[in-house]
Amino acid sequence: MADDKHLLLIDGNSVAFRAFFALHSQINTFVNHNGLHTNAIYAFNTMLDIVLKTFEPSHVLVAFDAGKTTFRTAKFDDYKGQRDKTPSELSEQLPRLRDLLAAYGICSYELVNYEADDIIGTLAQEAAAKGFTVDIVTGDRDLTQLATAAVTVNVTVKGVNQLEAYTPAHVAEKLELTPQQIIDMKGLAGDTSDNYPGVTKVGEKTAIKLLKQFDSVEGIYENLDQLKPSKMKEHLIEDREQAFLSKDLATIRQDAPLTIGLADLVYQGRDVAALRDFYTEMDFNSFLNKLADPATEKARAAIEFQSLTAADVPAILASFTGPVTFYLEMLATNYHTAPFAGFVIGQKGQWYVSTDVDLLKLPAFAKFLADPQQAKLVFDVKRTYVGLDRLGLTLAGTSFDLLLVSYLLNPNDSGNDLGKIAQLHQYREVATDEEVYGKGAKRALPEDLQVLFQHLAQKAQAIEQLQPQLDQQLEENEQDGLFTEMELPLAIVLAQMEIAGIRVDPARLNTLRKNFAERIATLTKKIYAEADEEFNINSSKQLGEILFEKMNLPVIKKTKTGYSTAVGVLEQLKSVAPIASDVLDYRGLTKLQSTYVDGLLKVIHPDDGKIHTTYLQTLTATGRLSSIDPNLQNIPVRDEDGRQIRQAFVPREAGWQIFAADYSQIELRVLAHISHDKNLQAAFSEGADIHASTAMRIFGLASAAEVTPNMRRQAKAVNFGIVYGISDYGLSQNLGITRKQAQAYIDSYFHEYPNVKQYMEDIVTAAKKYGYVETLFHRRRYLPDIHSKNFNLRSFAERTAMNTPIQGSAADIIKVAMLNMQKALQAHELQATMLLQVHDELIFEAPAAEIATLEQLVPQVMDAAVKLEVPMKVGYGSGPTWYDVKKG
DNA sequence: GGCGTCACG
DNA sequence: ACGTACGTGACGCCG
Repeated sequence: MADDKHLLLIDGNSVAFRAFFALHSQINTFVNHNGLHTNAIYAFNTMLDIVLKTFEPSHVLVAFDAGKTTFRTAKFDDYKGQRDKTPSELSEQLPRLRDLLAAYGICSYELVNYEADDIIGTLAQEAAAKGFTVDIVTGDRDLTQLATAAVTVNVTVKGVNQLEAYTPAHVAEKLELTPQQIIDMKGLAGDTSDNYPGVTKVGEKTAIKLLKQFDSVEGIYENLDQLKPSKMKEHLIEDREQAFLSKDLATIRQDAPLTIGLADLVYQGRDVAALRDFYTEMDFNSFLNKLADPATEKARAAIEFQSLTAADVPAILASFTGPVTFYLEMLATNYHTAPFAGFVIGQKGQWYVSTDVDLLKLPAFAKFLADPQQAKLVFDVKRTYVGLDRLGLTLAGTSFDLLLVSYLLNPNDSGNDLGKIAQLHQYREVATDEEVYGKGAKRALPEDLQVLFQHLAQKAQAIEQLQPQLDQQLEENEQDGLFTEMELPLAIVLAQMEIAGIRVDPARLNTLRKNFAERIATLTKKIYAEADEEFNINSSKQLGEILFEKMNLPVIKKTKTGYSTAVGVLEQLKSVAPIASDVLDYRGLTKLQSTYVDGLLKVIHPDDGKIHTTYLQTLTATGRLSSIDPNLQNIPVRDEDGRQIRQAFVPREAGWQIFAADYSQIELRVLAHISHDKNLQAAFSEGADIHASTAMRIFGLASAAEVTPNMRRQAKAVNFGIVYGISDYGLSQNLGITRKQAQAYIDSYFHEYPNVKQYMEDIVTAAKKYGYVETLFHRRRYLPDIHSKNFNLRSFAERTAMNTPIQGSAADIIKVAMLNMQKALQAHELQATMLLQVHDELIFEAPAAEIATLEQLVPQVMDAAVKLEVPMKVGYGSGPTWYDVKKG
C-alpha cells in the first residue's frame, strides 16, 4: 500500500539536461514529424515512469528555473557566468516537457528570482515538518545538502535511469561530511560550474580536512589562530569575504516565497487521452503501444511462422523476390564449435523455421546462400559465414548486417544481443537471448520448440524491420561507404582468417612448460625461505601481508582493497629486499605458464591441430578489432622468455614459412596527416628516427648526434603521450619526473609542433559542438561526457576526443589493407594465407617459394591502402616460426 | 562477478 | 583543486 504522505520533488532543468545528453548520440533519431527534437522528452518520460513506480508518491512536483537572473546573480554578478548556452535542441524541448507533465497530472512550478533548488528546498522542509517522506530526484549533487532523516536526495547516474540515493549516512560515507557541511565545503572550494570562487587554492580535499577539524566556515574563521602559518592560511584570511559569499550562494533556500502549497501537489494520475495526443504528436510509438494495453506492457505480439520441410525448400526459395532475411542460431559464444540450434529464413513478414540445419545443404538452398546476386539481411555476418562454412556451405550476397550497422552508428553500444540492439533502435518486438535461453550455467534451448521458433521469427522480423531506418541513418552519417566497402567485406576476410586458424606445436609448448615449471619451483622455495613461511604467492592479499606487515617493507602504493604489489612497486623494493625481485620473476613465469602455455594447449583444436581465434569486429569504441578465445593479439614479444612462446606458432605445412609485416609508427603518421603539421611531416618525409627527431626539437639540439639514449627515451614517452591525449600528470607518472617538468616538455613539444597543438584544441572543440569525433573513414565515436561537470569524466572525454581519430584512423587503414591483401593473394593465385591481425601488423603463412613474392606484395599493398600527406613505412620479415620473424 | 595484475598494440 | 595517460583480454583470488 502506497504511503499517503510521500512527496516526490523533481529538479526539472537538471534532469532534462541529463536526459538530453543521455540520448545525445541518438539526437538525429529523436526528431518528430514537425522537426522537433524529442530525445530529452523521451528520456525524461522514461525516468518519470521509473520514479513513479519506485516511490509511489502521493504528492509530486517538478520545479524549473525561472530565468537567468535570481537573487544570487544580484549578490554576485558572475553567478553561473561561465555556463555554456543551453543547446537549442534542448531548449526547444523544455516547454513541451510541461505538456508531458500536465498529461501525467503532475504540477510544474517556477518562481521568479529563485532557482528550482530553492523551490525544492522549501517544499522538502515544509513536507518533512508535516511528517512526509520526501524523495528528491536531480542530476545535481549540490542538492545532497538537503538530505535528512526524512529527505532522500536521489542523483541520476549514467544517464537518467539509475539513481544514487543520498541519505545523511551515504553523504558521510562518500565525503566524510554532514549534508549541512556540503554548503561549507562549497564556500571554501567554490564551484567551477556555478562559477563562484571560494578560497584560492582550496579544493574539495583541503576543504574536507578543514571542516573535519573546525566544523564550518564560521568555525574555521573563529579559530584561525590555531592554524600554523602557511600559504593556505594567508589565502583564507585574504579570501574571507569570498568564502562567506560563496557559502551564501551555495545555500539552498528553505524559505522561498512560494505561491503554492502541499495541497496543490496531490498526484492525480495520468490523463490517458491527453497522453495519447502528446505521444502521437511526438511520434513516441513505443509509449503509445504501452498506453494501448498497459497490463500487457511486456507481452509481444506473436509472430506467425511455418516449419520448413525438405520438400518445400525449392518452391519457397523460388518464391522470394528482393532481399531475404536469414538467421542461423548457435547458443554458445564460440561459433567455431557451438552446436547449431536452428535457423529462420523469409521476407515480408513470412517466416520459415527449422532446427534441421541439414536442410541448408539441399542443392537449392546451398545455391541460394552462395548466390552473390541474392541480397540477404542478417545479424552478424561473420558468425553466420563461419557457421555455414562448418556445414560445407558458402554465404554471399549479404547486403545488411544489423549487428555491424548498429555498431557503426554507435560503437559505444557494444553489446551483441539482437534483442538489446533492436531496443536501442526503439524496436521492442523481439526478446533478448537471456529472456529466452537464460544466462550462465542455465543457458539452454527452451523445452518447448515453439518458443525457439517464435524467438527466431521475432529476430528475423526485427532485422527486416530495422534495415530501412538504419541504412538511412548510415547515409545521413556518411557511413554507408564505411559499411558497404569496409566492414561488410572485412567480416568475410576475418571469417576466412579465423577458419584458416594457425598451427600450434604442442610439443614445443610442453618443452617450455617443463622449463618454466622447474624455475617456478625453485623460485617458490626461495620466496618461502625469504618470507620464512609458505603462502600463496599468487594472492596479492597474502603477498601484501608478508611484504608490508611481516617484513615491514615500505608501503609505496595502495589499491582500493589493500597494498599494491604491482610491478612498479616491486621494482622499487628490489634494492632493499631480494624477495621483491624473486616475486617479479615468479609472476612473469606463472603468467607465461597459465595464460600462454596451458592456455594455448587448451584451445588447440583436436581435429586440425590449429588454434582458431574469434575476432570481435563490433566491440571496441575506436574501430580496432579485438581477439578472444584465445586472444592472439597479446602473445608475448618484449621479453625473451615470453617471446619463446612464439616458437610454438608454426606454418601448417612442412617447408612453409611464417611471414609478417607491420606499419611503422602508423599512429604518429596519421597525426602528422590530420594535423597538417609541417615539422612532424618533415620528420617522416626525411625518413628520420621519429623519437630522436622529437628529442632534438624538444631539447633544442642542433644535430642528431647530440641525442642521448635517455633523451630519446623521454621523447618517445612524449610522442606516446601526444597520441593518448597528453596530460602533464600522465607523462610525469610515466617518466618518473615532476609534473612541472612534464608540462615543460609538453609546452616545448607544442611550440615545436604548433599544428599538432592546434589539432588537439580543434578536435576537442569539435567534439563539444557535435557530440562526437570521426576517423578518416567516417567512423564515429560519441563522447557524451565531453559536457560533464565532473572534471574526471570531462577530461577523459577530451583525451578520448584527441586519441580516437588517431587510433581509429590507423584501424581503418589496416582494415583497407586487409581487404586489398586478400584480393591480391587471390589475384596472384598464391597459396599464402593471411592468418592474424595485431592492430598494425599482419601475419601470414606461405610456401618458402612464395616468400620473395610476399616481400614485394605485402608492403606494397599495405603502403597503398591510403594516401596520406606523409609516406607510409612497412617493415617485414619471415622465418620457420613466428619467433624467428625478425622485421627490418 | 569484481579486482588486481600483466600480456599486447 | 580534482587525479589519468589510449585501446584491449585472460588469469587467479576472494567473497
